[in-house]
Formats: sequence, structure tokens, C-alpha cells
Amino acid sequence: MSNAASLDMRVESLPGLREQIVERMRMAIATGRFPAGSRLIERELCEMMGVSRTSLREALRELQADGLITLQPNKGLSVSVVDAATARGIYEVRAVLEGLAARLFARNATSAEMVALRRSVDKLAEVYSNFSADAFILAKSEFYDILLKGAGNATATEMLRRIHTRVSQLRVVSLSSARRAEQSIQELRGFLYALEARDEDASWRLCVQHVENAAQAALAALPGVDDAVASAE
Amino acid sequence: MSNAASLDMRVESLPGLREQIVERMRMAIATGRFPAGSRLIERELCEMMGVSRTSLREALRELQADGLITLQPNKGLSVSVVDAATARGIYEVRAVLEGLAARLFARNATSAEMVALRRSVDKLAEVYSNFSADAFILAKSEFYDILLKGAGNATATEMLRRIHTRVSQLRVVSLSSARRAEQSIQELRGFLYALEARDEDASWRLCVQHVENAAQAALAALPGVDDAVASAE
DNA sequence: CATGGTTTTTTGCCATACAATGTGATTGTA
DNA sequence: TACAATCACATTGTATGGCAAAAAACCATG
Repeated sequence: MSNAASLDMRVESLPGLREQIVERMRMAIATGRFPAGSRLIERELCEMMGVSRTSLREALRELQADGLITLQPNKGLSVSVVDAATARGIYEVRAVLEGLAARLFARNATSAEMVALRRSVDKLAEVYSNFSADAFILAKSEFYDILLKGAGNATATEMLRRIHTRVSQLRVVSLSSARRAEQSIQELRGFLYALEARDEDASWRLCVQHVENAAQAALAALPGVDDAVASAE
Repeated sequence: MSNAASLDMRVESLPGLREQIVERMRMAIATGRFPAGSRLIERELCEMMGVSRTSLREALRELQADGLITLQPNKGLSVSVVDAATARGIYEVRAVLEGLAARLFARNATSAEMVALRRSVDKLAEVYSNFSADAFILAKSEFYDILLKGAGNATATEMLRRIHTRVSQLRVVSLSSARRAEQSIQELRGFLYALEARDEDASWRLCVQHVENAAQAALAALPGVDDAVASAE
């Protein structure tokens, strides 16, 4: 993101209060500040963030559209709870959308983007060796940014962005077993190989497989109602 | 929908003003009442529908989240325009999501749902013969309702619901060539056959193929900036 | 006809109000 | 005590009016 590819000299449109609210709420939910199932009272949120109900409610509509919060008419909002079935469904969708992105990247990406992606994977492996959960998440996120940009499908990108927030809700970051992380990187290397060969079918297959593996690892940790789930990315 | 499967005796949650607004706006955009690219002024919409700005703006956030309208900060809202590239992207996403639904239906659907789907296809073919565009659209929509319900993935269903609205914007209903409609039904029959055989891979393949064919037919009609695009479903 | 300033329109955000509904407490009663 | 009716309160849903800031439209002047 911070390299040559971004020539857009825009002043990076100022936040806009509503967007700030959405972002802060998103973060608060993703990080567990508002646990799943907890109720959200408008007045409290207003005071908490120092904004008017008008703006807050508009922001809440967006979060609601993302499926991040649930509204029961005349009763109120609560943070959506994600049961095992829903989680599986989300991973299924994610698999095909990322698979699509993979196929499109293999088809459309410029060689510059291909190089960027390779660097990104290298970085990911490097970060993995000296073990920093935050850095790993960040690197992974960068990887996806490049992949999606190269794929060039705005709709898919947008949908994955939304899903990502919901997955973060599960992944109360703890990077799971180092076992899975290592396997994950292995998978990505194979994936990258297929992309560089411009092999659409293999790219698709490996990407879907990668997400399915992640899903399996994540879901295995989920059913226990008692404790948080680990990141299996 | 109107058969035994629906035992929910709820009073079908009363509309709620905001939802009404969303629905009417959705309809207005889908039917071309507000053409793509046209600007939307809040005050006008308020007067037009007889609601307050508060409610209206909340509704607009939902439409915005659906990608149906576009907001330029401090400038205003306009109905999103769908260029050829975007349209292709939407069809790509739709293909994989429906493909996923197909696979899941083949895997999970009850035999009752399977029967219902078959009936739905029969109806579709019947409606086709006596040529009623509205009835065709309706039957098709019913077909998808059954498919998605049987697939049992709420996330995918929700995403397809959104996409559907955007596609409707293109499909200024005219049912395209009877040629394509006939082929479409043929494809559906093959698709149904795969589903009934519980063949997940074939179901996937045929479903994706079906959407890609529809996309090709639709996109072929699109590039002409001059006139509306036909339905190639 | 360009240019620079002024008016108008429109959005973005806010405070407040009030009806309807849901919720919990209190009281009345068996 | 147990239970039912009632009342008070909290919360949402919607409406109104207002004001600052940005953009657009307009206009006057060089």
C-alpha cells in the first residue's frame, strides 16, 4: 500500500463523523469490547462517544446492514451472536469469494502486482518466524489487499471486507497453534506458485482449500461455549 | 412459500416506516423511476414520501450499504451507475455464490425441498410457454427462494438478495430473446437433474455455467449506452 | 469574457420533543 | 406467600427546527 502503486494524490477525504462512528463501533465489536449478544443502548453509546443520536443511529444502520448487529423492533439492538452454523456459512462464502479473487488475480494481475504479492508472502513468512501476532495479522491483511486489488472485482472486495469484520469477532486474536500457522504459510506458498503460473483452476482450488482448512481449525475451537476461539489463519 | 413448510404463525412484523421507505426506494430504483446516475435530494424525497429527514436518511444508509446509491461527501447522493466492468464483476460474484448454494442444496436439501424445486422448474417451463414476463420473473424468483432455503446458508442468501436488487436495475424487464429464455430453461433442467442426483460438483458446474451464460447475454446487450438492457435470465 | 464575490441550495450534525412500546416495580388481593 | 393488575420508567421510532460548512449558482465588475 505504501509503495509506488498509489499515485492518488487526494487529500484522503476527511473522515466524516459518521464514518468515524462506524469504524470505532466496528473495532469495538471486533475486539470484544462489546461482547457478542450484549445489548447496545443508543443513549449510552451517544454519551460514550459524544455524538448525537441522529448520527449514531445512521451509523448503526450501516453496521446492521453488515450483519454485525441485530435489531429487534421496538426492543433494541444487540451484537450479533455467531453460532457454529452461521460461522460455517460465513467461511463457505468466504471460500468461494476468495477463490474467485484468486482466479481473477491469476487472470488479470499485472506482473508488478504479482511481484508485490510474492514480497507480501515473503514478509508473512518472515514475520511468522519472529512471532508477532499483530504483525502477522497486518501482513496477512496486506496480502489480501494486494490480492483483491489485482483481482479487480469491487463487489467481491466489498463483500469480503464485510465478512472480515465478522470473522474478526470470532478470532479473538491468539494465533492458534503454531502448527496451523506454519501449515498456513505452506499453503500460501503453493497458492502463490499457482498464481504465478497463471493457473486459474489451481489458484482457485488452492485458495478454497486454504480457507476451508482455516475454517476447520477455527470451527474445531468454536463449539466450546466457554472460551474464546483462536485464530486459525 | 405458501405451502406447509411455513409454520411461523407470527403477525409478520409490522412494516415499520423505515423499512417501507427502503422498500419503496428500492423499487423506485429497480424500476427506473430514478434512473441510474440521477441525483437524489433529501428534501425532495421527504416531501415526495411524506416522511421526516431523520427517517429518510437512515433508510438511505441502508441503500448505500447495498451499493444501490452512491454518496459523494458534502455533495450528495445519486443512483449508482453500473458500467460494464462493474456488471461483469457482479455477475462473477453471483455465479460463485449461486454455485455455492447449488452445492449446498445438493448436499443438504430435504427430499421435500427437492420436490418443491422440481415443481418450481416445471412451473417455470409452463409459464414460459404462455409468455408472461412478470410471471416468468416471479417463478424464477420462487425458484431461487427454494434453492437458497434448501442450501441453508444465510450469509450467502443475504448477499445474493442485495445483488439481486442491483441486477434488477440492469434488467429493465424485457425478457430478451425467446431464444435465450428457452436455453435458460434447458440449462435449469440439467441443473435440476444434477441436484436430484446429489452430485455436488455437477450442480456447482452447471449453476455457474448458467449464470455465466446469462451474464454473457446481458453484457452483450449492455455496452450500447443508448438503450436499456434486456433480461437474459 | 474572465474573475471574484455574494446568495442559495444542500448536506452534516445537533438538541429536543413526544408517542408507542416494552420492562420492571409497586401495590392490591386472594 | 403467590399472583394479578396497575403504574412508573426506560427505550425506541419518528418528527421538527436549527445551524455551520461546503458546493453550486448567480451576478457584478474589471
